[in-house]
Amino acid sequence: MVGDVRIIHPDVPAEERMREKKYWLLKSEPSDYSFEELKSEHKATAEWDGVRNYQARNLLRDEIKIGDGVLFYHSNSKPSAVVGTAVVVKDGYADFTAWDPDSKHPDTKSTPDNPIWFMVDIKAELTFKTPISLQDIKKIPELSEMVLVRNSRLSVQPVGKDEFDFIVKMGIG
DNA sequence: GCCAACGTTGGC
DNA sequence: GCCAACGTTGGC
Repeated sequence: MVGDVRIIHPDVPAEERMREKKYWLLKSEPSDYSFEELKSEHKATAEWDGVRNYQARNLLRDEIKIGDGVLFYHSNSKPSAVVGTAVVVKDGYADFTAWDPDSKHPDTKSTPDNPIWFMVDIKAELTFKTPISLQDIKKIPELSEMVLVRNSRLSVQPVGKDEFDFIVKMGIG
């Protein structure tokens, strides 16, 4: 990664390569899947499967691209907080857990030929020395416009570059 | 455990 | 297409 230009892969068309890096916040309840679990995966990489919300699905399918930055947020936690960062390592593709009846979030309306739900792959990067709690975020004027504060339910949400940088600086400092 | 906010479903 | 009923999320 060089500055704000995402990873350049030879298979990626030129115009795509020049796309500006974007930033996202992904939520997970740590009792369900924690940042520690992500870090313990092979290559610290995992499929971000199980999202069953259309707004979040649209972001996963259409907007979130390789090289984008991710804030990893623990929801329903004590305290709920951003605990680290990750990077997107695979663009949106069909969430095949949907048509597995034994998966956590089966949806028989979704099929391999006509998938409804999508996922990306992410790889853990920085572990925060200081988790940045929702309480902290709410106190900081620069972060008052975050979707996390305004519409707290969306599990995949856009984050501004300034917001991302601000939180990372606090988290690793 | 409560409940507000939001999303989804389905009758009409 | 409206909207009531129901389900889910997630802070507190």
